[in-house]
Amino acid sequence: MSNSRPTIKDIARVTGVSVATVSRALRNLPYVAPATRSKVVEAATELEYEAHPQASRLASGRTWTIGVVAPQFGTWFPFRALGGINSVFAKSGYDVLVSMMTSPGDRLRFLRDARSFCRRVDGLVLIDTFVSVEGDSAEAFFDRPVVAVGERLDGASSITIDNRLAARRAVEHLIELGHERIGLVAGPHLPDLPTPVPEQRRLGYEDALRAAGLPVDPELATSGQWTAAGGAAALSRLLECARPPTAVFCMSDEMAFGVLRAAATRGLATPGDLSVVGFDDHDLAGALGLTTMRQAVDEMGVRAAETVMALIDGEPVSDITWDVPLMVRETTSPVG
Amino acid sequence: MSNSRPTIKDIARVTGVSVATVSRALRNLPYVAPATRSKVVEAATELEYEAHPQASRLASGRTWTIGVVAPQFGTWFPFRALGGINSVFAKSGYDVLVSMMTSPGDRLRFLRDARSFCRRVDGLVLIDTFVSVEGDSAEAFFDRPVVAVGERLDGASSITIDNRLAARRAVEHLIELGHERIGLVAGPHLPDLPTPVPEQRRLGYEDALRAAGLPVDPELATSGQWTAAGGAAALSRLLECARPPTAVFCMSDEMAFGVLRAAATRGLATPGDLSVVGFDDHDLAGALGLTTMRQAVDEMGVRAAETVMALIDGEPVSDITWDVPLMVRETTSPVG
DNA sequence: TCCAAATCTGTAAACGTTTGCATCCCTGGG
DNA sequence: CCCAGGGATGCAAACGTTTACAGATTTGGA
Repeated sequence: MSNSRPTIKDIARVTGVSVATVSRALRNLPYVAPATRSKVVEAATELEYEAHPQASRLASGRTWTIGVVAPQFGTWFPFRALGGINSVFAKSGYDVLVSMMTSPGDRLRFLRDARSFCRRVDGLVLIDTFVSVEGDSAEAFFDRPVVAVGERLDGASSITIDNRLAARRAVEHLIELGHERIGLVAGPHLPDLPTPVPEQRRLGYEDALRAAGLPVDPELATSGQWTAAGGAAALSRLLECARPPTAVFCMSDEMAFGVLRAAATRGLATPGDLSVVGFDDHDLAGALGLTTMRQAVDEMGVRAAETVMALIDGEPVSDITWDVPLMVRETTSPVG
Repeated sequence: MSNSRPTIKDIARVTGVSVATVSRALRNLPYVAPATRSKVVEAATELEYEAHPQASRLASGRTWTIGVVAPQFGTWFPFRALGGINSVFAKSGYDVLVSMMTSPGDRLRFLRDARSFCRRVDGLVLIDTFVSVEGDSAEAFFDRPVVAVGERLDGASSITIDNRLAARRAVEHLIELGHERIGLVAGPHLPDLPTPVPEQRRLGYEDALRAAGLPVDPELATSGQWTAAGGAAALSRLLECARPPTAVFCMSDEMAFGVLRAAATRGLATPGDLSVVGFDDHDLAGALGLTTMRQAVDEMGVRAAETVMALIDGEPVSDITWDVPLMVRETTSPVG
C-alpha cells in the first residue's frame, strides 16, 4: 500500500512521459508541447502532486526560503515588519525562516551561526539587528543578498528613515506651538548595541532647538530606558527641574505612554499642562490619542521583502529612505 | 578553484575514511572507534564543514524545522509566543518556519496550503488559529505532530488557559472590592473566527455576578471590538446607562487601555471614579498600572515548543491548562 | 525537395547526504 | 586452537528532484 505522496515518477508513469518532461512542464519551462503540458498538469492536480521540497532544493540549489532576523526586545516594531514581509512572501511562494535575537548579547550567537543559517536561505532580511560585519561587506559575509531595515549595512540594500530629521520635525512641531522648555526622553545608548539611532534623534532634537534660537539645556534631557516604566520615571525627574518643561519629546511611543501615565497620576492634564510627542506610531498610539512621528513599519517590511527578491533576481543594491510623517493627535496643544 | 564549502567527501578524503564513517562520526552514532571519531571531528572543525541541510534532509526525511502558524491581528500575543518558541528551538537546533494569517479569511488560504506547508516541517505549533479541521484529527490532517496554544484541537496537544475561570476571578476581584454595577467590555465574536474565547469570558463574568447574587444586566455589556479605540467607545456607551457602572472588566488589555484613556479625557479618575481590570498582562500593562489577569504568553510558547519536540520523540498527546494569576495594580480600588 | 534551425522529448548524471548490508578484524570463551 | 559474536568500517543504493546533453521530430526558407 502506498498512501504516501506521489513522486514525479508517478506522474511520469501515469502520463507516459519522462520525469524530465514532467519537471519541465510543471515549472513552466519552454520546450514542452502544449498538449503534453496540460496532460501533465492535469495528472498532477489529480494526484495532488507537489514536488518534494528538500529534493528540489538539493537539485536546484534554490531554497525558496528567506531568512528574517529580528530582535526580540521591543515587540512591536519587529512583529509589524514581519507581518509586512510575510504578506509578500506568502504570495510569492517563498518560505520565511525566522531567527530571533533575545538580547543584545545574542547578536554574537547569531553572528556565529550566520554561516550555517545562510545555507538554508536564498536571501536575508535583517531587522534592527545592528550586527557589525567587520571588514567584509554584508553580501560577502553572508554569501547571500541581504536587506537591512532600520539600519544601514555595507553591501546590503537598506530601508531606513532619517532619524535626525524626523526627530527635528517632532520638536519643531512643539516649537511651532509656542513651547520653549522642551524635555527630551531619550532611549539610552546600550553598550552592547551599536545603534546610532538614539544619537541621531538627540541631534535632531538639538537641531530644532538651535534653529529656533532656543538653548539646549542638558537638565531637560533624560533617559527613559526605551520602556514605558522608564518614561514614567523620566517625567518625574524632568518635573523636578527648577524650570520644568511644558512639552516633552520621547524617542519612542512606549516611553511616551509612560510619560502620559505619569502625568495623569500626578494630576497634570495632557495636553493642557504638558504636551507630549512620541516616535513610532505604535499600534496603540492612535487610540490613545498620542501625537507622534509615524514609522510605517509594515510598509517598510513589504518593501524589504520586495527588495530582497529583486536582489535575488540580480538587481543592484539600493538604499531607500522612508518618509516619517507627523501625526498630530490629542497630546499636543499651544503652550498655555 | 574551490572556495565553495567542503562536502562530506572532502572530510572523508582528508581523514582517509569513508563517507559513511564520517557521517556516523559527526552524528555521534555508535560503532565508530574513538580515535576515528576524534580524527573526523577535528578535520570537520578545521575545514568548517557542516552538512548540507537540504541533502541531509532529503536522505534522512527529518527536516529539523518546526512550523509556527500565527495570526497577524493582535500583534502582542503571537509575537510574545513566537519569542518563547524561538528561544527553545534556537538551542535545540530546529529551524523555525513561520506562516502568518493576515485576516480571518486567510485561514482558508492556510488550510489550503497546509498540506504543502507540512512537508517542510517535522511538527507544527498553531497559535490562536481556530482552524477547524473537520472530520480528521489534527495529527491526521496535518500528518505531523501539532500543538495548539490558546485553543484546543482534536488530536493535538494544547496549551490553553481556562478563560471562563480567569474571567470569573477578574470579576470576583471587583466584587470583593464592593462593586455591584460592573460593566463588561467584550471582544466581539467575529463571524469568520470560530473561537469560543469571548463566549467563555462572558460566561465567567456572569458566573461571578450570579455567585455573588448580583443581577446580570444586559445594558452593562457592550463590545469593544478587541481594540483600544473600541474600548474607548465602549466606555462612552456604558456611561450613558441610567445607572452607570462603577467598575469595568475588559476582555483584553488593549480594550482596557482605551477605557482608561476615555475615562481620563472625560475627567474620571481611575480607580477613584472607575475601577478597571483587563485581561492578558500586555507588555504595557505593568507600566501603565493596569490591574489584569496575567497570561504568561512567552512561557506558554516555551512549553509549546517543548511539547512539540516531545511529540516528535513519540510521547503522547497532552493538554496543559496554564494558570492565569490576578495582577493587582493601580486601576482597581474599593468602591467609593 | 532539402537542409538547417527550432521544437520537443528522453537518458542519465548530478546534488550531498543517510543507511542497509556485507566484510573484516579482534576478543574471549570453550 | 577454533569459532562465535560484536565492534568498526566500507560499498553502494537510496532520497526525489533538476538539468546538460543528445536524439528525434517538426518547421520553414531557399
